[in-house]
Amino acid sequence: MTQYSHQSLQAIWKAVRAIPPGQVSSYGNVAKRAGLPGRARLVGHALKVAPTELDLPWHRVVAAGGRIAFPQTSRQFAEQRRRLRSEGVQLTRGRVVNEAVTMDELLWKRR
DNA sequence: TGTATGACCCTGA
DNA sequence: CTCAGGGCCATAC
Repeated sequence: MTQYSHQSLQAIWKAVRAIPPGQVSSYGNVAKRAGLPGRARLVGHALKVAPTELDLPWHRVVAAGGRIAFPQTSRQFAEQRRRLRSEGVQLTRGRVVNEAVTMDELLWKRR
């Protein structure tokens, strides 16, 4: 573990913490806001290894186009969907409904 | 020291 | 909608 990668994880966790309740952001977007453009995969990794004590709002991070990144059959899929709905985020077929989300420019850029 | 695998993304066909 | 292909790179084996 290098000092550098450690700093990257910190930056990512900070960016995730900055997502307001009721809003979602994508892996790629979080990477950008953490100053790590193009490193969406690292965001997934960062969430996976995040200490539980941080209590991050990981459920607000979704894949491109608003899709939940977990398999629909997984426990985590159900948990993420439950958490998002409890914050008022509408979902259909494992996908966030755009109107329910406060605009997040890059995530919804594709008309 | 290589290869494989991911809580990913994007473009093009 | 699906599929392929290229980018990304920390970890696991």
